[in-house]
Amino acid sequence: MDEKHYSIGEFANMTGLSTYTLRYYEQEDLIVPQRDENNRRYYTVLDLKWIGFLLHLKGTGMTMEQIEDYVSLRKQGDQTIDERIDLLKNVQKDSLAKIEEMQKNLKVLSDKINWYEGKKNNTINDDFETYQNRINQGDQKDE
Amino acid sequence: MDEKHYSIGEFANMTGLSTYTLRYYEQEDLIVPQRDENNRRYYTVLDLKWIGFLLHLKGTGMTMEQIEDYVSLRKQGDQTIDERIDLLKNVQKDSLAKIEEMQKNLKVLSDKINWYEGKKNNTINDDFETYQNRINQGDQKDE
DNA sequence: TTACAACTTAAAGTTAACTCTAAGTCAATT
DNA sequence: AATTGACTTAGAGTTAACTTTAAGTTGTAA
Repeated sequence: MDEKHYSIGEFANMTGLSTYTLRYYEQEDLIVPQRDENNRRYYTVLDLKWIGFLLHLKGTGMTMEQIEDYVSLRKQGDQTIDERIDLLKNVQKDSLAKIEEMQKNLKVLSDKINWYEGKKNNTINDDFETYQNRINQGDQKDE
Repeated sequence: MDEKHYSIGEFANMTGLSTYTLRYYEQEDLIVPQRDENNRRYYTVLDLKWIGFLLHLKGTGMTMEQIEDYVSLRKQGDQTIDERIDLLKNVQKDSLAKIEEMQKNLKVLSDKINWYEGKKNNTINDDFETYQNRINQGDQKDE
């Protein structure tokens, strides 16, 4: 099983990454495809899952460097599991904070849109600041 | 009122931006401070609110270019309100999509952490893929 | 046999959004 | 008198994460 082989070109199409990027990731030790009898790279469905996971990590805001650290820990075996957990928990925390921050920013944006709409149809006369204060009565504001 | 004046250095401290950045934003027409009798920039509390709003826009993922477009529309007066609403709604849509994407990525990350913890204390024997499938039974997966 | 896809190394280019330097001026403060 | 902070223009440097080019090699396919 798992015997299907994909060339770098095919794999690029499957993952949405360019062949350049795939080679670049390999240079950074993030993926290590196997080689055929002509020294050509080939990727398998396992590589596909792995890349999928990497892209999820990237998508949380993890930098290449952090991902490289994580991959390096993985290579060192099970005794690094606690370190990996620590690393991922840190990323989790940062990612959560980032999402919350974005939600705050989005809230201001949405308020602004509503304010514009209200201005247009004359249901709002306040200036934006006043409108915000009125509409967000009782909300906690930290920062 | 609103008579307090802040030098660029003070204003940099208040906003967390550098004086370089402030001058750069000015170059890009994002803020236009006033000048005193010696041609020195000064900023007011209105500028502070404005920068605050800009930073919220930035925080939604809006690029400088989009912000510059928005500011340019503002300068053209009330007849551009519809365009501004369109622009902001687009940003809102993108920002929301981005947040949702990040939440998906964070979910995978959290699953991974839980999987590691479960592996550590022997409450999980599945490999990660199997664990994910088991734990996320009945979830929609689009993409 | 011509084209195509992959292979290599090394290095340069790209993008956004700053960030900093140079080099000289000016006004206020110590 | 010296320091400090701000002013100017123009241009160079920074960072991350690719992206592309060069320049030559090799194997498979039409």
